[in-house]
This record gives sequence, structure tokens and C-alpha cells, in this order.
Amino acid sequence: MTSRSKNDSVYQAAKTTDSASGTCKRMPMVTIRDVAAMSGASIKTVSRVLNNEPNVRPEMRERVLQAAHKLNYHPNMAARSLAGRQSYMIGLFYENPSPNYVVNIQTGALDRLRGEPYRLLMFPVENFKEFHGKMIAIIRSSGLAGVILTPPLSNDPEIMDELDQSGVPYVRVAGTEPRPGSPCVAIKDMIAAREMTRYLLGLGHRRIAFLRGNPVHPASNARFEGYCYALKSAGIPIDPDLVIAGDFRFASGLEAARKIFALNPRPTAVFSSNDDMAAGIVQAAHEHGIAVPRQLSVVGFDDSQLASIVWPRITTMRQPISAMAYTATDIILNLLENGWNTEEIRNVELDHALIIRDSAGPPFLANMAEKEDA
Amino acid sequence: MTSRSKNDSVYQAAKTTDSASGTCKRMPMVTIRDVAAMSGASIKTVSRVLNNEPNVRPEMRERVLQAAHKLNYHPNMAARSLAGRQSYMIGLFYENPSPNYVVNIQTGALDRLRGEPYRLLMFPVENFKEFHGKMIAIIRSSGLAGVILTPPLSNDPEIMDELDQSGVPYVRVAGTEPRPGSPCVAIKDMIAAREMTRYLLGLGHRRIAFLRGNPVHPASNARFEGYCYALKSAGIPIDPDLVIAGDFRFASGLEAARKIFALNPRPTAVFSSNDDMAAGIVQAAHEHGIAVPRQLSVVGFDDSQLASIVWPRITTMRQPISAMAYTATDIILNLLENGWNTEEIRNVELDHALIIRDSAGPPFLANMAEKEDA
DNA sequence: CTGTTAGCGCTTTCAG
DNA sequence: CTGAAAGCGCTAACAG
Repeated sequence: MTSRSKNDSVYQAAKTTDSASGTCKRMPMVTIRDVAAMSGASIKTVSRVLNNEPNVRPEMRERVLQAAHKLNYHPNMAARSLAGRQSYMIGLFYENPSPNYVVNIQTGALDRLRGEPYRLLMFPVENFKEFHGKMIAIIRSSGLAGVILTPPLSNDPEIMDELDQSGVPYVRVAGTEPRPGSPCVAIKDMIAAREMTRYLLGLGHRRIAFLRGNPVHPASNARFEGYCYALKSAGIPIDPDLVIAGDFRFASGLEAARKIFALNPRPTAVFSSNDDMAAGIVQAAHEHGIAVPRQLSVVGFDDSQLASIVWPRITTMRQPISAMAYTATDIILNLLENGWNTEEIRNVELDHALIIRDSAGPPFLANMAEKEDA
Repeated sequence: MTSRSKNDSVYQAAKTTDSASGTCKRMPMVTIRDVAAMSGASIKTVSRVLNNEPNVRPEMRERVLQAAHKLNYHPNMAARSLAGRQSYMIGLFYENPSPNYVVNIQTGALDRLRGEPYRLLMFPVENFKEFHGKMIAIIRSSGLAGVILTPPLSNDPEIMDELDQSGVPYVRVAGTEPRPGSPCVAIKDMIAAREMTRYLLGLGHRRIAFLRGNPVHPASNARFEGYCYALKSAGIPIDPDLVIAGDFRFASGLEAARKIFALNPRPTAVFSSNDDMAAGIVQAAHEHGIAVPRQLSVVGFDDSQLASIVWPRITTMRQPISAMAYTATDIILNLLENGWNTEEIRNVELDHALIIRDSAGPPFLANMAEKEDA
């Protein structure tokens, strides 16, 4: 019993701390030893039970579990990390102007982590150019076990180089360039954008403006390609005047609207690369007295909260953002648990969906409109 | 030198790992020993330098710092936590339907944490009634050092009881009930709402509807009080028909609008407890062909992104959400560093600001309007 | 199937 | 001002 003496003292300490001091602020720490003492097993056996390792008699396992429950035992993550030379932190890096996007990503990741010992750490990146060279330091000082990259970081070669160098597994959300060694979760941006363009074409539009997103975001170009593809297939040449630069922010939609409204003849529809900018166009249209969709159809991309809050509600392409983050987190967890063999893990593509609302309709024809007014 | 043998072996391991194995995934771990070896100090001295403790010669301090830098050393948080019996995790608990709110809170907290060794863990709470009784388990299993509570959790007595019991310091954002032992960061909700109501009164409105928020949110009632106060001071009795229930969500604004539009005579203005619901009213007004603000003034509260995205842009009361979270985090950090003496830490009240936009104007008078139309 | 032993990288204690 | 020694609570390696 000499080997147990230390255990016992700890065990008693845990049980008597309440009365030991009136100024006790931290709760008494229940350790694996306490559980071992109570269940009559060794700490190693307790550890095995807690980690679902094999080679424990069911009844023993049961006893340990009961003791842990009775003691209200929770493993100390710090000790676990230190001893296991492993961290339980997953870093989520983002540089995104849209709160909706961020919250959806975060929610998806957190959903997947529920019940897992892993924790999510958020890393907002102000300016990803300045961010170069800092990744390794951040990973090491925060002790990250894995990393999730969202656009535009998910397609930045320098950041991915640093990540490769650091050796921690990372998954990319909405990356476009395939990259060996790092899985990626995405939607088929090009195809979705082509679908949306075809929808507009089907409505009868021929002069369709395209509002680009921030070109550093990989999805931005893919969506533009989809637009071009659909137009070309329909035998409509790309008119450079109808392609407007934007940066995914609401304000850039507002600005773009000014340019679009100045075009002569005005396009009958605008396809915006995301909902924030589409909302900007809609607001500007209100201000200029241009009726949406009667005089101008506007469609967006993402199906963010915004799209159904402005009036008219915006027809858009739903991107399953939470599901993408959920899947990305799932992949990271697999990488972490089953070792670092990315060969088997394919890139994943999730489904998009056209959400038809009220901001797009058949094109406005000047003479028809005059007849109506008369 | 016998005492150094262990150090040296570790040090060499760190320097040679690159070539040791082609499958090395984790970066070689640089420890405090390596820094000690390189700088010729003991690990304790290195520890002192790293923790800004006194009793180190400046030149020694300098040498240690240089070695740490050259080695690209980062302290291992797990070891630090374990040895120091302290965690560096701050939990942020929220149950809020508005992504903007969540992101703002998170940004404020993260801003304050920049450069600090503490990390932020987000805890979305689905249903805070079901959440009761789980707080202590979460704190212990996640090893939280401190907690930040946002509404409605920041005013829930049961949760605060659990927190008191757990012994970890916690700060409340936008709590209303004062609570000994826990500081609180808030704005003067009542006063701000009174100001907003007076603004509407000043515009000439007399029939002003009030759209309440979720009653479990403490701020909801405070804002309602402000509304009542202003009305009473102006000699206007509270008309219960003009007080509509809501839950802070966009959809509830939509619903409330239906009730408000059915009122006869219709109010000339609506004061919504937050912007999300105000946006709902504005959308519904569009659908019913009610012009805002000509036929109906709508004002919100928060100054969230939404308020300037819908058309017309919503007049609202700015609540410095990020700043509140920043301040709350600052207080937690003080509590953690300077010990657990809440006596000195007063509750903090931040400033609000009336943001006048386009959704409110003078009241619509039926006969005047008819003259205009004729 | 189970237990013992030896650390993980750091802070704490206490002795210089 | 500095350093040696002793752990923090847990897992890993190995011996039964």
C-alpha cells in the first residue's frame, strides 16, 4: 500500500478542500488518481477506460466510469496535451468582411466539434499579405493541432507553404487550386455560376452585367468563368463594359451600381458574385428610382441572411457554408485521429442550390413599359 | 556538467530532427532548456525572463531574449498551464440569433486578447434553459480560466449561481441586474431608449408603437422602460395595443408588422427594440405598399450592419458592441492577473449614440397626404 | 488484461 | 540575483 499513499492524500485533499479554506476560489481538482483510488484500479487502467482503449474488463471499465461520474471527474486538457505531445486546438483562420459568412463557418465547425475533446480557436486575419510569415509562429505559440483555412487564405500559396513546413494538417474551405497534401471542401462555383447565368438567360435577359468579387478570393474567378461559359454557350459575346470590379463588400455593390446605371443601354440584369454586393445594387436602385426586378433584375450568390432581409428579397445561389465548415472539421479530425495520410482523403464538393426569390424577372423592354404606362 | 547532460541531449535533438527522419511531421520542439543552454542561464532564469519577473540582471535578460528569438522559441501552453495550475482559456458564452452581434462581440474580445497569452473559446448555447446545470462541467472540462457572458445569459441567476460556485471569474455584457461579485459592462439601455423615443416625439409623432425584444433578454425590458418613461414625461399614456411582442429576430419583425398595420388608426411610428426586427417592419411595409418614412417611421436599436443595408436606411441607436466585449475582456484579464478582488472593479457603462438615417421623419397626416395626391 | 515507471515542458519552492 | 529539485495530471513504454 505504500505506493498508494500519495494517491490517498490527494484523494482526501479533494474531498476536504471545501472546508479547508474560506478563500478557496478554484474548485478542488479531481485527478485520474482519485478515480483510480475510488475504483480500485491503477491510473493506467483509468486512462485506458477514459481513452476507449482496449484491454480492460467490461466490469472494470464500468467501475471506473462510475467512479469518474461520481467524482465529477474531467480530464485536465493541459496534462493530456503535455503528456500526449499533442494539442487539442484547431485554428480557424478567416479574413472575411461578411459576418454572416464567419458565423456560419464557425457554427459548422463548432457543430462537428461537439462532444469531441478538440477546441476551436478563431484567428481573424486583418490583411493576409501582412500575415505572410507569421503562420508558423502562431501555430507554435497557440499549439495548434490542425488548421482550417477559409477564403481568401484557402488559396494563398505562401500560407500553404508555411503550413506544409509546419507539418500540421490543414483543410481548405472553398479553395480552387488543387494542392497535394491538403484536402479541400468546396462547391462547384463555376457550375453554380453557370446555372445562375442560364437562369437569367432563360428569363430572357441578353445584356447581363457581372459584378466580380475580390480577385484574391479564388471563388471570385470561378464564378466569373461560369458566367462567361454560359454566355458563350448561348452565343452571346462577353461585353467588357458589363463586367464590373468589386470586393464582396456591400459598399462596392453601391459603387458598382453607379457604373451600371450609367451604361447605355442599361443591362437588364446584374449577376453579383455575392449577396452583400447584390444588396448594394438593390439599395442603389431604390435610390435611383429603378424598380427591381421590373426595370432591373438582380441576383446574388451565397444565400446569406441579407438576401432575404432586403426588399425585394434576392434570388441567389445557396452555398452550404456551415456544411462546408462541418465537413472540413470532420476531415481535420480524421487526419488527427487516423494519422496523417492525406492520400485517401479526396477533396469534397458539396451541392449548391438556386433559390428563386423576388429580385429577378423577365427583362424590362422599353416600348412594352411605355405601353403599360399609357 | 553532469546536471546538464539531459539538457544537452534535448538541445541536440531539437537541432538534428530535420535530418533524423524524412517522415518528421511535427516541428522540432524548442523548449526552455534549449534557450537556457544557448544563453548559458538556468531554466529558471529563462522562465523569469519570459514571465517578466524581477531579479534578473538586464544583460542576462537580454541574452535570454536573444537566444529565445534566435531559436524561434514559443512557450508550450500546455506545460505552462499544467505547472502553473492555471489555464489560459476564456470562454465566451452566447445565445444570440444575430450573426452581426456575435461577430462584433467576438471581434472586440479578440482585439483585447491580441498579444496576450490567453485564448478565446466560443460557446454557442442553443437553449439556455436546457443549459442550466452544465456550466460547471463545461468550465472544468474545457479548463476555463474566466468567462464572458452575453445576453440573455448575462442576466440568468441560475447560470450566475453556477459560475459563483465554480469560482472562475466572470464578466457580464449588457446585464442589467447588478450582482455582487461579478462586474458588468453595459450601455444605459433605458436612457438610450428614452432618447430615441424623444427623438420620435420631437419629430411630431404621438402614436408610437413599440416592438419588444425577447423578454428573457435583460436589455429588452430596459428599452421598454425608456420608451414608457419618455411617453409619460410627454403626457402620453401607454396604449397597450401599441406594444407588440417580439423576439429580436427578423421574422418576428415581419409578424409584428402585420399586427401594426392592422391597427386603426395606424401608429405613425414604430420603435423596434433592435435592427433585425426593424428591418422586418421595413420589408413588410414595402410589401404592403406603405412608404417609409412618409407613411410610417421606423427606428431600430444597435446600429448593426443590417440597418444601413436595407432601404431606406434605418435610423437607430448605436450600441458599441465590440467596445463592450473589449472592455469585458479587459476586466476578465485584470481579474485573472491581479487576483480575484472584484470590490474595486466597478460596473462599466459605455456610451450610445443616436444615428439618424432615412427611416424616420415627421408623421404622415391623412388629410395632408390627400392634398398632395390631388 | 493490468500495473509500474518515467517523463512531457513548464512553474514553484526553497536553498544558495 | 540565481539555480537545483520537485512536481503539475496525464500518457507512453514496457514489464508482468
